Amino acid sequence: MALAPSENAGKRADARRNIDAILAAAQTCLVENQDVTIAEIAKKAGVGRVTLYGHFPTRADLLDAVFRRVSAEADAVLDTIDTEGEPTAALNRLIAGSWQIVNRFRAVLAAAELELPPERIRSHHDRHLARLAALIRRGRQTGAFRTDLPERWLVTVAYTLMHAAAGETTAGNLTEADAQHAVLATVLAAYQSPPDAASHCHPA
Amino acid sequence: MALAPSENAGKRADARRNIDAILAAAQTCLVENQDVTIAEIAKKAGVGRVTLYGHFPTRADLLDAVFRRVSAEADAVLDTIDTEGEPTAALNRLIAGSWQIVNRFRAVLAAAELELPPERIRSHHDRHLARLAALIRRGRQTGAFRTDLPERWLVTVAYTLMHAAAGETTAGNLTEADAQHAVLATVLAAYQSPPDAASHCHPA
DNA sequence: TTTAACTCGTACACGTACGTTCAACTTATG
DNA sequence: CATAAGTTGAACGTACGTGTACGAGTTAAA
Repeated sequence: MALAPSENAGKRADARRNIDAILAAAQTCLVENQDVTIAEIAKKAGVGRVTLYGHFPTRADLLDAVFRRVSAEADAVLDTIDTEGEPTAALNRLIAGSWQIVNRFRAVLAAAELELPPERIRSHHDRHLARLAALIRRGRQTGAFRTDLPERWLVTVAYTLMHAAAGETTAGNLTEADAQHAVLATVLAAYQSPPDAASHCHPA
Repeated sequence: MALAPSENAGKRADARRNIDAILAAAQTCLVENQDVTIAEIAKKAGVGRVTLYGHFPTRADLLDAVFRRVSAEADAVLDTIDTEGEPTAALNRLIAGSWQIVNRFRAVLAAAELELPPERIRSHHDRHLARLAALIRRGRQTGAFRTDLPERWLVTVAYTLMHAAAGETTAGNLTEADAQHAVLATVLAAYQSPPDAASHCHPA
């Protein structure tokens, strides 16, 4: 009940347009600065401050709406990814896709994490990460991934490295392509079963 | 010139005591909440707000002092670590020591990164990370570490994973011991040269 | 003990962001 | 076109954090 499209049901056309503009503006503003002013967002949206308050009574309401928007967009992308087949290959696909999302929206998520109730974040967050967790479980059963570390930690590793890579690209230290490659290579390596320190591959 | 101990030179004894209390209070407060009020810090330090302003004219001044304090403490610990010998073992020691520091001070660093001029952070930060960078370079030459990713990225990986582990412990998801082990195991794995995908270890 | 350094609370000035109210104007929609 | 929905800027009140000023009280130190 209360689906996303039904929210702007009775609204007039220009109102819907403004709401979209506001959400888009908020999203880009948050990327640049986590604590943008409502005034700045309204300005960027080409809309009066009062108008914005008309649609989003409070700052939290606006952030929540932005968050839902991003989360939905993320879901749409992730739903297209095939997580079946050989675990390592599937991991490659999933990480590559996830990184695209993180790279675009990490600032928004960071802002949301500061000003939204934690459980609000958790639910969405966990829903996305569940895909990865499931893949990890499967990969561990087939022996493709290491089993000597907590599943949750492995999820954190992937999540964290994606954020770090996104940070490096926005800082200009890595191109997007290089960053994606770095994440993939690193996560893959981190997920491998460690050599027993006894069973080395004749290190000649 | 202008060494740390010489800063409180001419001060009276009680003044020095208060300054210490303020810095300590600020440090613990910042750990709990990145944007603590000056008033709260003063209260925690058992000192009047005005007194605090007497020693640290502005918020930035206080943060800077806290930052210098933490940085010095970090240096003291890191200086005791032996980064010579076999690279993998040295990496183990360096990461273990660094993680202790990050685990204790990450909130302070996060706060500093928000309110202090970037170059102020960079210099200290880079000075600490330089130890790791040097070790990475050496390990790559001896063939212990992978060479297919930028050196800077490898530094970021270690740094990021330490922060993540610290977060997991404060969130109660990992014990300190487990977290340290997880970081070590993950970074080690991430630094290994990747198998050529052709030269597998008879995967029987 | 004398004095200068230090501390304290109160009160104030200042800036900034939030959220509200209002009255006038514009626009979609029937 | 008529009207209800939407928009707008300006002004207002509130809350909060920073930093300053002041006068009285304490305390370290010579």
